[in-house]
Amino acid sequence: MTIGALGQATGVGAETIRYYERIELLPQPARTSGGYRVYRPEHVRRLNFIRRSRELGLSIEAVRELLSLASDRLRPCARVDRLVRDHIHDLDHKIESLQKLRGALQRLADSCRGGGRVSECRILEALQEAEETLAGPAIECGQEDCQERRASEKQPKPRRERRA
Amino acid sequence: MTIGALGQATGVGAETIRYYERIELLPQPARTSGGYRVYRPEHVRRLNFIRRSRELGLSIEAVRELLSLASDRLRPCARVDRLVRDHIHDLDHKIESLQKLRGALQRLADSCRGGGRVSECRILEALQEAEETLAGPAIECGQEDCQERRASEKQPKPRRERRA
DNA sequence: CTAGACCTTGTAGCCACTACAGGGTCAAGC
DNA sequence: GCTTGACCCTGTAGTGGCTACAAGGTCTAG
Ligand SMILES: [Zn+2]
Ligand SMILES: [Zn+2]
Ligand SMILES: [Zn+2]
Ligand SMILES: [Zn+2]
Repeated sequence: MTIGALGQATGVGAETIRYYERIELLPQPARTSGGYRVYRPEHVRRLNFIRRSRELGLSIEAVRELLSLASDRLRPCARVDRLVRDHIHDLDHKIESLQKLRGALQRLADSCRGGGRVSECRILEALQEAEETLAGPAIECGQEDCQERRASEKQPKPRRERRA
Repeated sequence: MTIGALGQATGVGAETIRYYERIELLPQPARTSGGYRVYRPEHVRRLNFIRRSRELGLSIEAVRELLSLASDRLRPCARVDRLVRDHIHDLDHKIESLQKLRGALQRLADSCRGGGRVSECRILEALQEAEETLAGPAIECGQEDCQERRASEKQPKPRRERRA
């Protein structure tokens, strides 16, 4: 099957597939004599796995690790769970901060009815002169390992070469 | 005041300030004979405005438009309100979709207790074999102008030259 | 044998920064 | 005057996860 057919089969665009190959998330397929990529059912399975994981918001690096874990069937699955639960925890942080932003924006929007002139607009006034931070302070997390985890993510990653 | 002092006064890093200048969000300041940027109180005000807007999650383009609107004090402020309300609406979409993801991930995580082997892990099974989309279908919005607004955002923007 | 659908590589763009490298400037202290 | 060292300058490249070309090559149905 060609790259277009693989795209049809998985709902992933051809350019994205080539991108996944470039970052070594998909293995290099065989080629025709003319240079066309030739995919097999195992590629369909792997790419579907990737697509579903990405739809759940997992990062490429998380997907990479899941794929690597999945290949060793005897390993305990604790790390798999950890990846998923960490991602849920990240989502909780993100949702909470978006809700805080939403609250701040709603208060701002409610302060103006939109009927006046710019010179009387309370939204602009607040943006120009607010003393306190409009969006509130950063949220701190009670969860034990949240800080260390987020810190370890900040570590400089070893860069992979572009095309070996 | 130098760029470092402006950064101190506003809580914005020097590199970000130079970036804002490059994209013409901050006007070019005067320079010393040696080439150092020299800022004035109006720069502090403008940069604080930008920082507060960005903390609320407004895009650079939205901030640019707010700044331009704010400069014309007699104009009606309806457009200001519109920008803020549109942003709230975008946040609602984003929050809703993150909550859907969270639900899907939680169901996934609950299906595995983390004690078994990879070969029995229901998380990996689901990612490998799910028929239905794990994250559910895209949300459609009841709001009247949501589609057109999102469509008009997709329009190709006229690109600004790099350094006039 | 030709049309045209598909494929190839490579590069650049998106957002909003952030992180250098390699140099220049400025103020204080001696 | 000279040195030190904190600050500043420009320019480029990287982040994530694609997406959109351009310029050309390949494959297949008619
Ligand atoms: Zn208003
Ligand atoms: Zn946390
Ligand atoms: Zn498991
Ligand atoms: Zn909507």
